[in-house]
Amino acid sequence: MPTLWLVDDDAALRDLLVQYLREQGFAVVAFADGPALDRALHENPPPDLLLLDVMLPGEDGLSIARRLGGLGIPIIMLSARGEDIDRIVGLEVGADDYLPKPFNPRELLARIRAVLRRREPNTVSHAAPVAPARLLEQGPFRLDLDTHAVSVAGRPVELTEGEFQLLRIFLEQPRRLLSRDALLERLKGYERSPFDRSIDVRVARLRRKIESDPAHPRHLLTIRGEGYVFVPEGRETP
Amino acid sequence: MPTLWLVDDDAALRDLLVQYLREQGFAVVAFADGPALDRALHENPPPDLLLLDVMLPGEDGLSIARRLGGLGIPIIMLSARGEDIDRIVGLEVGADDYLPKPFNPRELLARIRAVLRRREPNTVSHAAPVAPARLLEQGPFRLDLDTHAVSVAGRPVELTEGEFQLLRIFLEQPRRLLSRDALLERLKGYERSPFDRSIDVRVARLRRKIESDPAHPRHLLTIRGEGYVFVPEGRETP
DNA sequence: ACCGTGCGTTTCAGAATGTAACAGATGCGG
DNA sequence: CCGCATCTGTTACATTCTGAAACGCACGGT
Repeated sequence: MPTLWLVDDDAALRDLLVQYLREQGFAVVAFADGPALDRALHENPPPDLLLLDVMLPGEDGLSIARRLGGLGIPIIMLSARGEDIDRIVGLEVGADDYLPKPFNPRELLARIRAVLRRREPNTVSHAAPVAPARLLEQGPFRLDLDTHAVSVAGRPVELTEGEFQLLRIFLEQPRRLLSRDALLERLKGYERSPFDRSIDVRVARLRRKIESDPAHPRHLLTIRGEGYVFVPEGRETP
Repeated sequence: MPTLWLVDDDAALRDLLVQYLREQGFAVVAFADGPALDRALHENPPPDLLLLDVMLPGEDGLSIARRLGGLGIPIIMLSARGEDIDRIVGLEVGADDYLPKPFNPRELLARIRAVLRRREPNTVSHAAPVAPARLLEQGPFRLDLDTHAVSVAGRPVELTEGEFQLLRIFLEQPRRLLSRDALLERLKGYERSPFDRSIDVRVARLRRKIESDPAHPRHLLTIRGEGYVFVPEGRETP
């Protein structure tokens, strides 16, 4: 049963929504303003979804949404002002959806379900008590995506965070040529400057830890003028 | 049998109400002023509901209500001044209802029952929100959310309140990467300043108590540049 | 064989993190 | 009301990680 929290200063609407959403099978808790929400957040696990009114006494909903961005809680903004400008600001702030008042409770319900469904795959929440470790395996390489622990052919290998990220990218796309630009794009999310050699250094450092003979790599290969390829099985020794 | 406490300096009204409410099946205790109430609170479990006169000698009822806000006691304010302004102030102060004097005892009774009913099952106001689980367990970690007692693998561990809060957040979202901002948001409810290291220090202190080898944590892991992850099962070679 | 470019490697400084020391805040007992 | 102990955030310093720069080898083309 997903948990929803509702923040709205209109007591009548609050009661109405709480009742309706409970009938629809959600665990609903309502708050009148930001401070009440903060207290709840301080003492409880975060909800699966937050319904947040824009117009609130004191701190407004947009500010709250911005503040809560890092928590990874899906947010649906509610607002009496249905103008597009609000729409945009609301979504920029990290909200997952936006619903102008007045709205039909059914539409709200539909959007709630949509957002929850969209978030489902990643959400760990307080759902599965025995969540299986997320593992990434290729050949003798095994990465635990939760703990960032790594082993090669059963032997544990100590990688730094940067090396782990790089190896992860290679394991996700084995046998695929990856240009330096592509790698940097995935690592940093922006384009590299012309003389950026940081990838080369990272590759070298990674090789030192996962290749038995770093001078003659069998898995993490250089393609001159192109980039790097990762071969899980290792290149056959001629 | 719900317990009601009444604070009013008018002895005649006090006796009248006490008698009437006892006949209606409540356990009623009356006090003349704030200090008397404080003494009682100091030595007894809080009542199920507090009836609080606004006009009191010494500290007035609004101030008391504000002071008691954190205790989560439902409050009904009583006042001789029936103006709206009082109404609002009274409710902002955290009171659940308001009754202008003079009032019919039956109306008071009705409001008492309404407040108790509203508070009972699933609170919709700004008080204690989610019905909390008594025990939070993940792997070998056990937190008693009532007593704040902690044990790891059956062994009791002494944690300070701050350490407990931090561990609780991690247990609520195991295997989830939590940024420093997210942690601070949950802990303090506001955004952190750029050079705030308090989270790091807390983590270090917590590690010292729950990790067998704090220098090489197996459960509370650092993800450089990202934040921290808690892994109940411990870090193993994948 | 010569030369320019690409790449591996080392070095070094800045950033991120762990941790100890310190100090203000708080609560308690006397 | 006054010490005393505890807790908690701040600060400073040590350690580790990371990218920039420098250097030199290797490759490929002439």
